[in-house]
Amino acid sequence: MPNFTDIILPIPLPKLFTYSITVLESKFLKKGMRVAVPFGKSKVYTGIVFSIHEDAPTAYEAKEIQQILDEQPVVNEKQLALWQWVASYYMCTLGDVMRAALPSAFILESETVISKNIVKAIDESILKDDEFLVYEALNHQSSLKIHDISNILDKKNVLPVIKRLIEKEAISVEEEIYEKYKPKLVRYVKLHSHFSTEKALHGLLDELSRAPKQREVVLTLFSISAKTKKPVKVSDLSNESGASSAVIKSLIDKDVLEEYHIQTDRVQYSGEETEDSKQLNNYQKTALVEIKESFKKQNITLLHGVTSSGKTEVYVKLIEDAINQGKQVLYLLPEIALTTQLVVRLQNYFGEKVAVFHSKYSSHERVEVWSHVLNNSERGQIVLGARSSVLLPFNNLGLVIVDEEHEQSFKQFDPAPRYHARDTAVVLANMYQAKTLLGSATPSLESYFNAKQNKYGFVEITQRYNNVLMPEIELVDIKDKHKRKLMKGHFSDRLIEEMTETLKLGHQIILFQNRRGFSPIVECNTCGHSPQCPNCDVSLTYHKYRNQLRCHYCGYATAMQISCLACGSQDLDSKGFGTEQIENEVKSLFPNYNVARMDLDTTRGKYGYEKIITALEQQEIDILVGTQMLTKGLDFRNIKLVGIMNADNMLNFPDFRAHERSFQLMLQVSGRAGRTDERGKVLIQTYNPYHNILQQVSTNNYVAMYNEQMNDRYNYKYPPIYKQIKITLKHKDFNRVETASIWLAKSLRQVFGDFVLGPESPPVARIRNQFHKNILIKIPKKQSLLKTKEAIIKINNSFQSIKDFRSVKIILNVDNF
DNA sequence: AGCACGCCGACT
DNA sequence: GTCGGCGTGCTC
Repeated sequence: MPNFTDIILPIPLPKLFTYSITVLESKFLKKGMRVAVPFGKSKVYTGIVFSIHEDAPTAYEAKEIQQILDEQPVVNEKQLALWQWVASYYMCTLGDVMRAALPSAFILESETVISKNIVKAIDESILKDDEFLVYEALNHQSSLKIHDISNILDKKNVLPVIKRLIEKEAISVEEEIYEKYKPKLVRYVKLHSHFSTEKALHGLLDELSRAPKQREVVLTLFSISAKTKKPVKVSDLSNESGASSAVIKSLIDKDVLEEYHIQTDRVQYSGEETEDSKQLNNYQKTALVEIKESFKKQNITLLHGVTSSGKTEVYVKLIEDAINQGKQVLYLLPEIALTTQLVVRLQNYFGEKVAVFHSKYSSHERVEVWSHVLNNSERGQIVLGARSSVLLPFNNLGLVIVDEEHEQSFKQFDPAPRYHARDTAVVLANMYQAKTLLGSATPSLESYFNAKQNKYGFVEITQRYNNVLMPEIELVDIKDKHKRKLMKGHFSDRLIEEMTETLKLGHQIILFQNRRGFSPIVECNTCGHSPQCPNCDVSLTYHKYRNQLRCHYCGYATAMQISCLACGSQDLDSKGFGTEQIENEVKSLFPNYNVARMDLDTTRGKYGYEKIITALEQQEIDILVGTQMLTKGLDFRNIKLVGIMNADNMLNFPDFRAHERSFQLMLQVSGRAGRTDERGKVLIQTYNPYHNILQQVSTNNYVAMYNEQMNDRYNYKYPPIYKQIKITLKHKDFNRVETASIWLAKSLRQVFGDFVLGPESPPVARIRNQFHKNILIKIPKKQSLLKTKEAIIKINNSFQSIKDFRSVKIILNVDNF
């Protein structure tokens, strides 16, 4: 009986591929192992075994697999089930999920390697110029990659040249796969075994008396190994003895020393478990008891705890419990908060058991965390990670904590799978019968809604830690201040007063402006022209520190114009303001204080963020200006004043969640003020102080906000009352997206009627030279989500069968918020 | 997504 | 006349 295996390949095709395997292979192969398979004419891909069976495909002849890459599965069955859920719920392919889940070092791809044909010498005169260049290069290098050849010839498309060379039998090509993950090896040395007897040793030392350096090294080796009783690293030996690596090498060459390698982890935690977890205060204790009680009845519980109520301490207790039961814990938190103090804090409690996982990690570091989790090893007990850590191969999960549950960075937007980590985590936890705790000071409406519907348990902490008072929030009417000429730049007299006072007392200040750059728009005062991005339909933002105009959508940058491109006038003006401009104004208003800025531009690089945080902690910064990055994880004693420069631009954002998000954002920034005994102060500058959201922020009234917003959601058929799926169409030709989107919307309307909105052009209609159109489908609670998706897929299939539309990219985004 | 095949414009 | 552009179709 012939054997076959269905393979998941990391490509966006909605099907599995069937390969044939030998009987022997079928005995060895297990679901979740990686195999290398030939694909298409010449490619070799890494795939994951999805199933093993004996049903021969009828329509084609299955190819044979090339190689089995693992001895044990790298993905377990539950993981595969989760992949299937993600693919079906978020309407993407298993390949997309595989790409997102596996560390890239696990996904090997073949590369074409070109080498000279040694069998046959060829007449160089039959070669053309470019062919000769390649042939000549192979005289110096034994093999070349496609990439090398395009460098040599200085052009992109080199395949025809290679093809001709193959025809002339000058070269041969091979597909080479290589393992991307190389364990990190550390060099160790020990004394060669034939000096193990005392006599031989004396002989050696005598012999080395004429080589004092080498003798010194050997003696140092003795002293280190006597001291530490551990294997001796080459680097340690060289440091201690002061000998160069050449000296050590000559000893190795002489067979006096023996060198060997041990595989180590790149991700090392050097500290120790130094602290016991903290004693909880009464509020925390009550919350903990309530959470445990709620877990008896429900698998998911929402914890609503005001800012700095000490939610983390409660989490720590729950983690302790889970660990003591020998279970794994997943602690999810938003991307930006990861680098801060939390990691250190957890490591102080749990030491090596904490593994950290996020996007700034290299692929190799990810492999290490992956295998710790897969093998349920000591170091994979607690995973502290961002979005993608829900896709790690847990095998004994007992508890999931989603901190800052309302954060939108849990939802992946750009490449598929467009999954929400919070919701995926709930599904994951369910598979393991594990408990999930969602925590936030400002829960998302959908989670609060679920709690109200008794779908989730609900626990509250209403007091801040140490009974610190919630900050006092004052609204400043800048329309009025402008009228009365009390504004200095973007600063009201009130804000300046409070800042002066705060600085005088030696406290720190945070200023929040949710827009980076200097000013969003540069405008000519003569003709009204403002520079646009050549690839997108947006005005360029002026970034002063580099004197550049930049596009925040595609990254395009150009030097700042001195004169208007349209009319040549030198009278240019800037409209609107960003973090950079605020920073500048602060510097001139308070020249004797240190001002820093925290936004995407200043936190680039692996440690950019940490640098600013540390400086703030060390109180080297008096005033920190920043975007919404400021809202997360900063926990500093000495910040007494928070200024929100302009509340209106977030409130007026064209999105149904703008109000909810503004509320969350403002309360989160406010929470940074006054975290010790003294009460903090928050000033919110706005043109419209009577806006309901601002009133709700200033009274810290979540419930009022919830009730009012839910009312709107109900009336306008928005989540969480209705589900929604957004369809985006993209194409470089405007007319084509236009007709395609109209066709698609019409077909959808035939099934879903008025629940289809659009097609509409988004506020930025063109990004990277692609025109966008959006169609929104609203799905009532009672309508089957599965059937809805099936209908969408069917319509999409007929759409794809229209030749003119096939080049239009379609993006399906489920729960696009 | 790649990659090959095939059909048209702009160069030696 | 060829080179190289990209639209079209297929991948077990």
